Amino acid sequence: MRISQQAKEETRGRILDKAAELFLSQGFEATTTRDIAAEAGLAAGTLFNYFPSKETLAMSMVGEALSGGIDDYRRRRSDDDDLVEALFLFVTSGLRRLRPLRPFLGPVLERSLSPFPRKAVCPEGESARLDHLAVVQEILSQYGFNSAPDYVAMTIYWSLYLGILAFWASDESPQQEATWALVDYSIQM
Amino acid sequence: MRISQQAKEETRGRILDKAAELFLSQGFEATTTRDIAAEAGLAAGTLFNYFPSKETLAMSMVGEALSGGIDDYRRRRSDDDDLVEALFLFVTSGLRRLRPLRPFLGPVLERSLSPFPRKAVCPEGESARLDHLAVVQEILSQYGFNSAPDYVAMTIYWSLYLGILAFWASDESPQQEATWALVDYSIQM
DNA sequence: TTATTTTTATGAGCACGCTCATTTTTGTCT
DNA sequence: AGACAAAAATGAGCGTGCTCATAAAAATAA
Repeated sequence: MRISQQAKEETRGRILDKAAELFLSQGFEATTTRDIAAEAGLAAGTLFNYFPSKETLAMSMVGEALSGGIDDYRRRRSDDDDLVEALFLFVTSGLRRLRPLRPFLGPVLERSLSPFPRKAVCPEGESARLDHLAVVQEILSQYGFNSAPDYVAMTIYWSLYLGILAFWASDESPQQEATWALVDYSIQM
Repeated sequence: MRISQQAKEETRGRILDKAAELFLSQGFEATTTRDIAAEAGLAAGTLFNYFPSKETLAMSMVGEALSGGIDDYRRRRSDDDDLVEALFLFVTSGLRRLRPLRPFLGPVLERSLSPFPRKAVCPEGESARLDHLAVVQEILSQYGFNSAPDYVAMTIYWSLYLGILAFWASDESPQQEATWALVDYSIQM
């Protein structure tokens, strides 16, 4: 039982590793689930015992990265940051962790984090979004914005955040500073 | 030659009509291109002589709606609107035209208007975005913001606009007023 | 060990969007 | 009219992501 669980973890990790390799070398769409399975030494169908869909598989990487970003933020934040600095640190912490995945983030995030309502939601994406928004709410309340979570405001914030991700995924120029200011301003409602 | 072109237009229209019907009654994803072709009295492959992809087919409807929205805006705008009112009118004009498509807008817009960089862009979505942004630029310049088109600002605006579309596609409560104010404010940078 | 149950792996097969060689239709000449 | 060319329609077939009955393997019981 113990050995088995450990072995499963190992296989899961191998799938994620090989998938990341392939996504990086040939892109997300061009990589087939059969490719990934073969590379991980599994039959085609076995992969779906570990991840219910290709999208979930990819979002698992993203989710781990973003969750690592949250940890980094908590570790690095300081009490004499102001609101803008805190949000800036939070967002950049996430981006730093996403960095290695950047080349194939586009199609993945587009599908999984989109603000549009979906029939079959990818749970990894959903929880990544909720975790992110919870931290934002936490930051806001630390700086005196104690209002109850506002659905509209959160939707707007999330759209801006996606815009940042999109911008960042396609371009790495220093311009991004301008973006932050806007975001931080808007979030104060 | 003339007759043939007319017949082609007719078929194209029939495809769009039947597709809209099916998308509305059973959703975008659940409707297969084979369904649409059969409903329009065509073989499966023939549909792709009219539209290169299912996505393009759907975006043609959206594109026509948004382009109609631009016309409506031009027709209804008044010179004593202020900037906020003008933008409000512009956006609502688009939404009014999109109204009949609302139930299946989610998956379509998510794929086609996303700010994320894509390998194979849907040209219908691309031009809808550019047309929209051009009008925004035009409105801005009418109100004294003569700055050259700013890529960052436009990306941010587009993200907000997508957020509005997403919010609107999933919810129809009167809250949306709050959304507009935010958008209009942000756009002034 | 052997028998039994539970878990994991397998790959044939499905439905989808889409392609393309072929056939059919349409339009243009004499 | 008939011969020819151009355009459009066709449907078999491909490569996806994913499913599911079955087989293999591992854990538990005797």
